[in-house]
Amino acid sequence: MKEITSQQQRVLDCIQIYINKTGFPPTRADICKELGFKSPNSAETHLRALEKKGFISIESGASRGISIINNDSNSSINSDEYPVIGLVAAGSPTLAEENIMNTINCPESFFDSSFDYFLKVKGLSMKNAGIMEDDLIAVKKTSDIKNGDIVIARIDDEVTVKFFNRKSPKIVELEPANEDFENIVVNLEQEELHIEGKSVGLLRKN
Amino acid sequence: MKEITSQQQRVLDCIQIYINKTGFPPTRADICKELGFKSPNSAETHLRALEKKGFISIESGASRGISIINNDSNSSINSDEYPVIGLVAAGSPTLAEENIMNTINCPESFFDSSFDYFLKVKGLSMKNAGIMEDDLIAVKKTSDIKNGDIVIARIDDEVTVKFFNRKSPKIVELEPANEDFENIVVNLEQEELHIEGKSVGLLRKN
DNA sequence: TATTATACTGTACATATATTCAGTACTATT
DNA sequence: AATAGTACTGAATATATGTACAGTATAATA
Repeated sequence: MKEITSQQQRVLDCIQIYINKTGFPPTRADICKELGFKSPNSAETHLRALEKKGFISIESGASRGISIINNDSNSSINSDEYPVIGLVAAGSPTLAEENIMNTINCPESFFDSSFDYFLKVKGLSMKNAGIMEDDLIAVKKTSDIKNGDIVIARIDDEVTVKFFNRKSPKIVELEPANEDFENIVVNLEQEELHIEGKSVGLLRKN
Repeated sequence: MKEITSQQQRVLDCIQIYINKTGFPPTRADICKELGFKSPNSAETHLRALEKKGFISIESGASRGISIINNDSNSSINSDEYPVIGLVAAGSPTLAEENIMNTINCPESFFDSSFDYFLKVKGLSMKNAGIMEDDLIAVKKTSDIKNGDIVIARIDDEVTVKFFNRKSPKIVELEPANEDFENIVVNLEQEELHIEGKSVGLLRKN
């Protein structure tokens, strides 16, 4: 990353402040207004310079398509910030950034076991187990599953939360806790069952 | 804040995911593309509903002028030790030292509202509300109770967790969420009803 | 029964916005 | 002396975008 000039720094700061204030990036005209430029091209050229130097990215053609590129090396794993992932019907609950809805600050030893992320529950298939819509399940990524554990399972691209029950070496039943839902019987020879992890706790905000 | 519909929740999630992915909010057309709508007005009406209900704000005339209103109280991440109090059949959930089973370290702004202690639930009288035995209810000591709130109520020395429902100025019904239990009707002229507080969240370790 | 809220499609249009082009001026580098 | 980068003004324009209007349909409510 090349060196930034003082004017470019002012523009970069202006973008960050604008986002903090409004929630969305500024237009060229907004930047001009904030910094006193009289031509949108002043902002444009600074933006292009910042893009070239790697400080921001610009989505071509999109209005307000500026995003600041975070170069915090990897300050990630802030030990206490846990991502919240939405359980979408046809998507896998990976830690891909686009699936992270927000994060929750939480002590590492909050539940009886360590965990990796919160999963936001959709639907009521586990309501008799006290798991309601929009509850946050603390998920530990593990393959150490016992019968009766509440697991986050993926079949093809469908993700569900169910009780785990191995019937035989080749047969696994995923049991809901709701009389309105059917057991899911998985023949491991015919279908691929991926266990994302298991529930080690639950959090509800209301 | 009024209740959100499932479609409105989808739109809200879509906005959050889009922002996480791109760094800036979506246009109406972007939302349509993500959720499969065919008219920008579909997104528009949902956005207006979300704005009306206080989930987002929309900057008039500005492109991508959507920002999600963060209702996570304050971002002050001050941790604190919260006591866990056992709900015993014939005991009052006071903060008296002998009732404190242990404490839990937890950010102050962990739930949507501040709270005072955790109450360990006994019995299954609220199981249809997703409150199971040994769950920990985050209790806020307050007298600001609305119908439908889950309250911690004391009649004489009996303490229970129930839905609060004021039927008339003198009659309060405490409703369980379990068909095996009966409503408790309290005539305030004859019995003394003490509201210890209300539930603002739930924590389960398993 | 009328009204309101939700949940859409489809079209249209004013304007918000990105982006290019034409200049001017200064500075540092080759 | 030529080139490239920075730092601007000013005008022009294609298009990206918000937003209004006209419909249809369903469910809940008064």
